[in-house]
Amino acid sequence: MVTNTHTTIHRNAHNLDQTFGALADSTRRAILVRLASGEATVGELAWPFEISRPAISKHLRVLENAGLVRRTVDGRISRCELDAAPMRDASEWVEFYRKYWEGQLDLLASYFNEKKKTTNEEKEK
Amino acid sequence: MVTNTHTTIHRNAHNLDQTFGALADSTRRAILVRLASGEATVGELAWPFEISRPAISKHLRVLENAGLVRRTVDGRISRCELDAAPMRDASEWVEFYRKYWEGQLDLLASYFNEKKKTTNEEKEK
DNA sequence: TATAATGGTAACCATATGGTTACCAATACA
DNA sequence: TGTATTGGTAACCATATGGTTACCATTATA
Repeated sequence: MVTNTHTTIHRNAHNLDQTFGALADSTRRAILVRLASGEATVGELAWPFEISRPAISKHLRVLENAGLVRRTVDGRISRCELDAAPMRDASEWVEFYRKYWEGQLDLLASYFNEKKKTTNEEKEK
Repeated sequence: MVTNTHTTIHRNAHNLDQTFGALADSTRRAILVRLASGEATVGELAWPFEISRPAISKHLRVLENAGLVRRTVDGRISRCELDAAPMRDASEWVEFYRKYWEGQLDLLASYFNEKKKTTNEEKEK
C-alpha cells in the first residue's frame, strides 16, 4: 500500500502528466462534470459548447488517453462514461502540499492580525 | 465561503488551466517537491536535471505564471520559493471525484470477489 | 580592472493542443 | 433503397510546451 505520496512520483510520472494535462482545459473539465452525473453520448457532451464536433472528439481523445473517460460504441452512437480512478493519484499528489497552503493561509492571517495590531497602536498615538 | 467545488469552476477556470498545466510535467513537479523542503536558487533547482538552464528557466516561468513559485532576485542569484496556494483549488476540484473513484474501487473489489467465487465453483467441478 | 559565475534572452526546432472546414463511414429509418 | 443522423478522420492553421545552442547582462571576486 502506498503511504507516501512521493513514492508514486516516478512510477506514475507518465500517468500524472496525462491526468494533469487532461484537467488543464475548462472544456474537458466541463465534460468531466457532465459525466459525473451519468454516461452521455458524444452529441450530448458537445451541445453545451460552441465548438465543432471534431474539437469535442479531440478533447475526448485526450480524456481517453488519460484514462478518465471510457468510450463504448453502441451502433451508430458512442457512449462515454467517467473513470475517476486516475484522479486518485493526482489528488494524492496535490494533497501533499496541503500543509503548505494551509501554512501560508496561517501566515496571511497572522499578517493581517499584525497589521490590525499596528493600526490599533497607531490609533493610540 | 465556497462550499461547493463547482461554484469555483468558472471563477477560477483560467487559474485551474494554468495550475493543472503547470503540474502536467515531471520536471516541474520535481521542482515543486524540491521547493517543498525550502527555497532554492535556480542553479540548485537545475543541477539534478540533465537539461539546460534555459529549459529550467522556461519551467520556472510556467510555474511562476501559475502562481506556484515566487522568484526574488538577490544580487546575482535568483531565489525561488513555493507558493502552494493555487493547489488548494486544484485539490478541491479533484477531490469532488473521490466518491467516483472510491465507488469504482468498490466495483473492482466486488469483481474480484465474484471472480474468486467463480474460480472456487470451478474447482468444485 | 579583468574574469569567472549566475541566470536570462534570442532564435530555432519538434511536438502536442485547440480550433477550423471538408469529407467519409456506419447506421437507423422513411 | 435512398437519406438523414451520428460521429470520426484528414488537412490545415495558430499557439504553447519542451528542448537545444549561442549570446548577453549583471555581479562577485582574484
